[in-house]
Amino acid sequence: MTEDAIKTRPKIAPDPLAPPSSHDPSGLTLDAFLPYRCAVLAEKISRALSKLYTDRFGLSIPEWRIMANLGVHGVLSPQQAAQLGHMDKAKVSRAIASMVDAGLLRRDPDPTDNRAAQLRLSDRGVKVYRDIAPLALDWERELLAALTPDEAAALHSSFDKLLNRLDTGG
Amino acid sequence: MTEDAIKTRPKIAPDPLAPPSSHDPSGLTLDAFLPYRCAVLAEKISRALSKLYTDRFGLSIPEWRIMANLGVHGVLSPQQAAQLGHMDKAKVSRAIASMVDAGLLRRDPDPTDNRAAQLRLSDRGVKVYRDIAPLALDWERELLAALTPDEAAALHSSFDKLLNRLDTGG
DNA sequence: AATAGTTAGTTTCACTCAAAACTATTTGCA
DNA sequence: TGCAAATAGTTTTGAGTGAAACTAACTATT
Repeated sequence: MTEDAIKTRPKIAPDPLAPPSSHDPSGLTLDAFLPYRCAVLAEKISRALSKLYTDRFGLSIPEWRIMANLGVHGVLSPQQAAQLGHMDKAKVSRAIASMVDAGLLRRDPDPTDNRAAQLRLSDRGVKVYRDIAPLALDWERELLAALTPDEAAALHSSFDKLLNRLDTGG
Repeated sequence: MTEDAIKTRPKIAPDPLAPPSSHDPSGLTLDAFLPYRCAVLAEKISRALSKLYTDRFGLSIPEWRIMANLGVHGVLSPQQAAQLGHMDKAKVSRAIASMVDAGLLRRDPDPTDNRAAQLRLSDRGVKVYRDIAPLALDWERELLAALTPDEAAALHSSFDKLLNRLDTGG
């Protein structure tokens, strides 16, 4: 069972939930608590979307992020892939190894720095990317159909503002 | 180093990033891709907030979720805690065990069902909850200061719509 | 040019996780 | 009543994780 797939709510003995609050002077309610809601939303999105690239193409999330960034940028160092994908270098290192094994990635030496490497998608990797990218965009489009264009724009704008606050020591 | 704490961007040899696209006909850009942005935002929020309860009170995220829900509801079965916290039962089981060990939780038998249990915060658990809850709310308030009240309301509304679409097979 | 310090990337380690297997209990139904 | 199926919760298992240690290569300073 997946983490939050509560397949069917109990049919019998229907959860006598203790009533909210009366104990709790704080006013905290998890349902309205942004960090919690954001985590739940992100996880549900991630889980649903990963069906596209995990089930059908065998890619993990870190692998998909690297592939997507290489699809856009063409060539990247592992470090750049880490920055762009908001992942740490160990995770990137492991994802690269497995993508090279799977023949999706070429890992060439960086002529200007022998510590570094130049990553690019192999022909096969490009093919997979060109299959996945439109599917991912379609999936996003369908999700965003829940919102009006204005709402979607506002959402992105709020994301920017929140991320910015988090980065600047909010 | 934490996952996305890219402490300082490289001072020397400043990342000759391959220019976006020109290869890429798909129009996919991770920076504007909602699933990606949502994952990044959720993780940053989670990481920052967890300082409140991890560093200072030794609680993991699942433990904090259980505590928060018990703070609100008073008594819960493990199953209810799982549903409310969007966690699977194994995760809840482990979190309960460690909270009982830490003396934060009481786990009494459910008189009406010997498989089940009744969870409630111990006195110590209540004390910790009463310490943390206001801190968490303050933290949220400070984060939300990045948004106008209207924007915050719109954000919550959009979250509702997206979650709803995800749940109803969007 | 020697060396101290930094950086890129890999590997190790201890831990967490989700999924599945499992135990104990309860329910549905004959 | 008796027995199959369902449910609550725990444990096991294999994979993945972040942090830290590590190797190799580079840079800056003298």
